[in-house]
Amino acid sequence: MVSNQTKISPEFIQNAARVLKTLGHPDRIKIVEFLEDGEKTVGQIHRDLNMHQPIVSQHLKVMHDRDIVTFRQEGTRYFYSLANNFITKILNCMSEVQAKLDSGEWDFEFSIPNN
Amino acid sequence: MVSNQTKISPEFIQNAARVLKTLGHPDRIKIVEFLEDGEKTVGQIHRDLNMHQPIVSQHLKVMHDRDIVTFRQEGTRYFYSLANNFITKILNCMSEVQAKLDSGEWDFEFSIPNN
DNA sequence: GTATTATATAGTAAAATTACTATATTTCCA
DNA sequence: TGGAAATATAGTAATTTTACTATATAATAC
Repeated sequence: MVSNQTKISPEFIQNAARVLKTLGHPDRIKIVEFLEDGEKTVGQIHRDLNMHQPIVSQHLKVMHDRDIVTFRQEGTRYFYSLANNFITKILNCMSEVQAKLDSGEWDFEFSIPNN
Repeated sequence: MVSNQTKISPEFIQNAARVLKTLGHPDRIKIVEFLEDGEKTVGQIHRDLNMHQPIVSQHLKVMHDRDIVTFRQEGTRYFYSLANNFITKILNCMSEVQAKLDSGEWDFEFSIPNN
């Protein structure tokens, strides 16, 4: 499946690493998942996901730097949304994996490391 | 596409975050990509990818802790391989994204942040 | 047995991330 | 005009990650 595909370029590896690392935080995954539903204000994220407001702003800033989210400003409110298909693609992967785990099609089990 | 799928569980978010964060390092992406070709010894990785041997061992240890790779020992050599379908799935996503970027189907461009 | 090969592990300094508190800025409304 | 609401930003201590050097361990070859 994978072996006969295009060689991944060094630039892509760098960018992919940045995006994957950025996505590698529970809060940010939650935020991104929430944004799949459509654009949201900082306050909506802050209240609905029960996170401190500065934390939300901080995460959004990081994700904006990495081109994961964009925003439009309207008065005092900032409406954030997902920036590109890459992110949706990754999330689709995650959802598919989740579905297969749920259905028992895969018996793979993450372990909690003890160190 | 995504909106009507199963809600991602909190446990999955935690695990996904761990795996994504671990994969979010250029060297580890290279190693994982190399392992797609089949099991490899530490020395092969170290020489073929031109990384310091302790660095390779360190990355492999981290990825083993996260169930991204497994290994079998034969004499003094350790043969590492990818541990599960989750990783291949993520890599497939990355490859697909790469292909679409290469073909121009997507005009998305990562930016290099200046901070 | 001794050197060599292959790999893991220990130790560590520098850098990055995280979570948090406090505060500044902007806009809106009474 | 003055205050409240929404959000960004600054500052910071604790933790984690990273990259590196040195060394330990175990198997093998001579």
